Amino acid sequence: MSYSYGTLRPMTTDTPARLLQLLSLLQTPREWPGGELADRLGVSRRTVRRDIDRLRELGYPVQATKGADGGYRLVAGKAMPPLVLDDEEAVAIAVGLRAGAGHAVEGVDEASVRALAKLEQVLPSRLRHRVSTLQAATTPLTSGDGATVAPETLTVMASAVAGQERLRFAYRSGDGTESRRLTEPYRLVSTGRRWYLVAYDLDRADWRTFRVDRVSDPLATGARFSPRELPTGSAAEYLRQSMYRRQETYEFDVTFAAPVEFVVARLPAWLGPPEPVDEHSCRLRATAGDSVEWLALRLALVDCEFTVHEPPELLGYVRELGERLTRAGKAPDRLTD
Amino acid sequence: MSYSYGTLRPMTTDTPARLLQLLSLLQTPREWPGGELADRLGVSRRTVRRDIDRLRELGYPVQATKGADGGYRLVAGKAMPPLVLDDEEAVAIAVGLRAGAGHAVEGVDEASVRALAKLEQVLPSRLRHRVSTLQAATTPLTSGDGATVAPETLTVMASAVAGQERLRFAYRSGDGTESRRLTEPYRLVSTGRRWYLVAYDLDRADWRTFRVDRVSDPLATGARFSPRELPTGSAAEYLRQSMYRRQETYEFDVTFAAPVEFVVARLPAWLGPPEPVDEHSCRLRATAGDSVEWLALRLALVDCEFTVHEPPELLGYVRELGERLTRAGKAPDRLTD
DNA sequence: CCCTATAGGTCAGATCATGTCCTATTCCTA
DNA sequence: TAGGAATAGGACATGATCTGACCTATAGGG
Repeated sequence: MSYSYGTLRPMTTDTPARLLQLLSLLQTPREWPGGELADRLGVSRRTVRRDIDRLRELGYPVQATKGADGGYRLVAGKAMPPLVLDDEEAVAIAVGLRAGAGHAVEGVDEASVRALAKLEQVLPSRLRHRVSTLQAATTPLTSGDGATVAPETLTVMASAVAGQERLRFAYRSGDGTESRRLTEPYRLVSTGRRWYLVAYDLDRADWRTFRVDRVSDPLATGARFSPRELPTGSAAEYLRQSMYRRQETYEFDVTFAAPVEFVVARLPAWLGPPEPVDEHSCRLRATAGDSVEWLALRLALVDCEFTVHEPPELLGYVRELGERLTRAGKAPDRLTD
Repeated sequence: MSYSYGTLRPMTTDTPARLLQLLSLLQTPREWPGGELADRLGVSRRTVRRDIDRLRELGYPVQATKGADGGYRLVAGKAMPPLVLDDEEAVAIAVGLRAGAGHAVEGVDEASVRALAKLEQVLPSRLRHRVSTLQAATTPLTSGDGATVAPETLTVMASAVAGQERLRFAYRSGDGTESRRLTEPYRLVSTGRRWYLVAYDLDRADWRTFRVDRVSDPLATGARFSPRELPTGSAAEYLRQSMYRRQETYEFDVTFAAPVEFVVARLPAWLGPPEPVDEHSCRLRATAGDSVEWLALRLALVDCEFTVHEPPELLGYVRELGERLTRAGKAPDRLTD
């Protein structure tokens, strides 16, 4: 286990540097006796106590166990202290966040992309390799409708939104036409499993929404702008209206042969809760913007009997999947072994 | 957007505090002109330059854009700088890591748990609420075989391993008998989707492996120990042997009607690659420790025709799932609407 | 009861950090 | 092509700060 900023420079007479180093040491989940800290930091025991005091004044709650076998330890406080991660931990977080970027939880997703952007901004390049390699090894849950979002695209966009920099990218619209866009990015929004960028399109001189999976080669130009006011309240609201106008959603209607609680625990929360029909079944009517393939798998994952009422496409795909599995489950013609 | 340590204490004459604050400001993915930094930090422009110099000496690569519209910005260096996260980002990372704890990527998983433990050690309590609430809203991919691992259990264990503290917990063994264990935890290992603790059992005076999903009420006692030497090389190796002895795995054998590349991209990498049969099909023989239900879903997600050869249980479950989906896809008897 | 931890006070001397000057350099824009 | 605005950095005097070496008080474990 290597704590980069803890062990790299053992001889530093610089106070602020020592404080950072101390913070990094204390973040290891264990007890640190004052003597050991003094050794590691190359200062006297008294100074360590003073440093700990300073950390406390700064708001980091350092807990001390008195008596023999005592020591210091960083505990939960009222604000987040700076996280000191070693290489592997940083990679793990990056991979985790990138994997989650596809099918995120409502309310966390854009914060998660922001965190990812922050992390990747400072991620050493040798770790970048490992992240992309490992990410390639991850199998996303997506049912292969091809509309996967590159995490790089998301982070570039998030940086541009945060930094108020103009964003240029290539866009492939719904009917397949390609175009290049120069925009003032306003906000990233995710609905269910899909990401959208709400931005002011400078060429068209109007607000637009872009599906992130149709964006390629995003580039923050570096030019700053002062944000315009979005005509319709929030970005999420604007997106909702825009999607509604374009009919990019469909309604579905399914009955499950299981109690509401059972179903609710096995479906993404953003679909909303089903309404109970009776004690042993419930019915879900909702709107989805995702492909029917994905929805069908989601339904299969619920792991109970169900019936599809709407839409016909979903019905068709469920039937097809059922037949495929039935074929797969037939006693196999023995292959050559 | 609130940067806790950036805005909480505007008047501080303390240099180390100011450096941390500066680090936090620079972590926003944007350009910061020196004047603005000077204002925010309440010091002169010259001092800001000096601080930036100090950060650079500490190893944080601060990039400066010269000329009009220039500014400072933190870029990737050779080591990870401490991450300064705001509340939402911290929550997002925690939720992401907890969600990923179930079905992690090989090679990242235990680092991911370590990172989670580090983060939760210092996560303010008000954020803890949000994390658990949001996590409840997440639907794990697990096919409901009940063997889900509580992230809290994992983090407590990871802390105990890192801090070399004795660990006490209740264990429900395979045949259902309950027992209390006092152990010296050695390493956490994950295989595929399941977590194991390799530890020295003090009562039995021997090494044991424990399935984490069968552990409850884990408690780090606080008592330290000096790690013993594991008789068999690495923890992963020990676990493999232990599982082999107990026959906790099964072999499966499936043929896909799709090229190797197609299948490989849609299956977890730790299953290993299938071997090509011909240009349009390939066959996968591997060992799984997971439930057949989970494996069946994984196969369905591959989204191509396939045939199950072994084992019979898998064959049965695939057939059952297929029939259920076929029933679900039948033209529904119209319910009362 | 003793040992070993943290906790904190005081003091002198060395060190460090700050703001205000100054000039050099680079880049964008007009 | 000239000008403006930004970073970069040297010099210096003043004042604050930091450190180590003393010291005592207090709490827990064996």
